[in-house]
Amino acid sequence: METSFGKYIRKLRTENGMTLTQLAAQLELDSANLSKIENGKREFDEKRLEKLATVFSLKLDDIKTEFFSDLFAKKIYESNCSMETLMVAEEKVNYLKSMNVKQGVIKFNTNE
Amino acid sequence: METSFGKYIRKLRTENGMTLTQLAAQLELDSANLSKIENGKREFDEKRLEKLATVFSLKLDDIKTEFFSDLFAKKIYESNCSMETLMVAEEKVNYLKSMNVKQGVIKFNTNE
DNA sequence: TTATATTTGTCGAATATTGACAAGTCTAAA
DNA sequence: TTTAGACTTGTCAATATTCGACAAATATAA
Repeated sequence: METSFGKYIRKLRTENGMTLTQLAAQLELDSANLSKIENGKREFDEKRLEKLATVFSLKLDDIKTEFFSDLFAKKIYESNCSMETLMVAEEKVNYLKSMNVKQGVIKFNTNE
Repeated sequence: METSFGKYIRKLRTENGMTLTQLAAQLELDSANLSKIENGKREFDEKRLEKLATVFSLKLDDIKTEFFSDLFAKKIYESNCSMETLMVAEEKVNYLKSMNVKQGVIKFNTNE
């Protein structure tokens, strides 16, 4: 586990012997900004997750896990949330998923 | 568990026999916007969590749990994240907390 | 030194969020 | 059915935030 998404990218980049400029080009961003991202001074843009996966031949799901877990962890840490928050979030996701299924059925049975 | 933060607020409000206008005034926002919040068409602003806790005499921690779990659940659901994300987030929070302790000790031992 | 890599600061443009207001619907009491 | 109050919806400008870009500085290694 990497301690931040920036460090995760940096690790990937250096392990593959790439410079900031090289990776930045593939991700279509400025090397100066990529530097900031790696050093935690900017956020990595969610819309580039796919490109990142492609460049390093990784599963998009794994990258997303890394990305969003980082996001959540920082939020919880900054705002001093209780750890219970994560448990409740899990319940809510399950609820949302079950709702979607139900809605899907309803939609299927109605003509809209 | 409420299914969304908007519904959570609406429940609190109606259980306490308040109108949108009354609650909106206490939260210092427009009743039209509070309506949108309750109906999931706008986000509740994090900076009003304290006011919300005060109005309904609730523990800020509980409100935060409700608020952030909702945020996370929606993100996970929308972006089709794996549930593992929450587990990893938990690890990362623990890591961040342990880092803070270590840094605190270092700071204490140096004179800065 | 010189070239390359990285970092940092700053800017305006693009985007997103928010507050505010107007106008609409809905419901219940008169 | 009219009226009043509660709620909803649409819109817009102000504000805040994010992002891309560039310049300049520092760091590193040949």
